[in-house]
Amino acid sequence: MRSSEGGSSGAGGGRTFTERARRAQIVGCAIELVNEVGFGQASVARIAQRAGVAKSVVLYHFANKEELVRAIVGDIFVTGATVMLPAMAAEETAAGKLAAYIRSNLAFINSHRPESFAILDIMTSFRTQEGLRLDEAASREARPTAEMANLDPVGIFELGQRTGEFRPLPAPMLAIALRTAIDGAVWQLSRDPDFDALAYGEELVTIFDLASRRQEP
Amino acid sequence: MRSSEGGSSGAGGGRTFTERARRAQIVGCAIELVNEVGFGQASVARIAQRAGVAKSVVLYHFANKEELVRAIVGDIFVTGATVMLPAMAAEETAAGKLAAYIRSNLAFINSHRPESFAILDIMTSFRTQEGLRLDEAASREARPTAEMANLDPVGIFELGQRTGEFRPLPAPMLAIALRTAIDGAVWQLSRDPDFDALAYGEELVTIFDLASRRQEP
DNA sequence: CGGATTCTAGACCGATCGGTCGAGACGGCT
DNA sequence: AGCCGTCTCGACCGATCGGTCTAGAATCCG
Repeated sequence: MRSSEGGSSGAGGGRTFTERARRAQIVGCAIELVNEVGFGQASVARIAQRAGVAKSVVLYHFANKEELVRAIVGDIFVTGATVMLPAMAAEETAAGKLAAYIRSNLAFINSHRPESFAILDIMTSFRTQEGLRLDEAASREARPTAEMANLDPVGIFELGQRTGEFRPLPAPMLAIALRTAIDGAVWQLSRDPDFDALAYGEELVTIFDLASRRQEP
Repeated sequence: MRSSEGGSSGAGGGRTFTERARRAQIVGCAIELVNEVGFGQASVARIAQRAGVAKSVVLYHFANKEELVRAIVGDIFVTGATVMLPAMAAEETAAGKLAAYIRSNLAFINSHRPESFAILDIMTSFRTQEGLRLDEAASREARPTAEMANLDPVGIFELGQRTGEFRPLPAPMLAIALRTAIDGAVWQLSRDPDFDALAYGEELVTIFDLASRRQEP
């Protein structure tokens, strides 16, 4: 049985030092491997092989592959939120937050390509035991993950509505269009590594500024 | 060996009557099955079972699973192009073609959900023998498929540039943003069947009109 | 030091996958 | 009738998957 607190270092989510180190190592190796050979080829055996441990070690630290996948996704989301949330908080206006959201997200994608490709591959390839994609499963779970809710741009559009900065618009639909347009950068990068993601981000800033700002009379 | 021309009915792509009927039946069953249980569960065996034939029959008419998948995708794309291309051709202006492109695509998605979900599932789950998604593989093939090129919205933005209807803009990036934003409707529908895809289409028309039209001075 | 716990290795399991093969049913043609 | 190409069936193959189990090494802690 895994105890709720090891002994070596106190803080750290109720896990042994070895446990945390191994989990981080395995998650890191899994991200690299998914990025290199695709999720479909990233079996538990190969992940273990890359980490230099036996397959059973992976399944000792993660109950099953789904838990490992969720750990990978959570890890990357937290990293992204660490960059994006402060950038948004530094802006006062809704338009400013919107631009910061887009720019910081594209900057993260551009500078964290292995993680971005891994997320894309997992979101596309992985299915839960019920046969759902992770985004489908998340939308069916009662309590949405904190970082996912914080990274939903719908709040920005609602804010712009309340302040009168933006034209009357259906915030949820704008949020979907923006989210998928940003994700499109990852798709495009996977097809063309020379794609200029930052320039694309600037163009998205222009597009959604023009599309949301209240017209000057 | 499959002869290059059967004997029964002349026209029809150099295939026997039985051959064409079986292929159409198998493709249809595969679309239904992928829509219902996901591509990951749609093995050749289950596709054959649904069609009421032996697995080897499927692999007799299609060299391997990849060829079957390409037949499915091609079939759906042709159906979509049949709706969208005339709608676009009926418009004179670039703005008109852009709106027609968006509306006809969303209308197709809304009225052909099994096909849309099947495409989404295949684009996300399927990998070629080289480990590439179909869109990656297509972007690496020298000669792009005819229907895919015709359905690329980049030409619309280039047209609007030439006629001066649109502001100066990077057409390829607008095309990526539009394409992924439209595809976002399928993702959203897979999460929420009650999502109003047609209203989303109208909002996309507004967004991309505002984002592309030259400002009146 | 010594017992309990945590961690790891490697063999093993049943299931399923895409794909092959040989035998035979079917149907048009002469 | 009898031939021959088209088509179908079901058994079979090797590989790989996620996951389990047992036995032993490493580590912690009193």
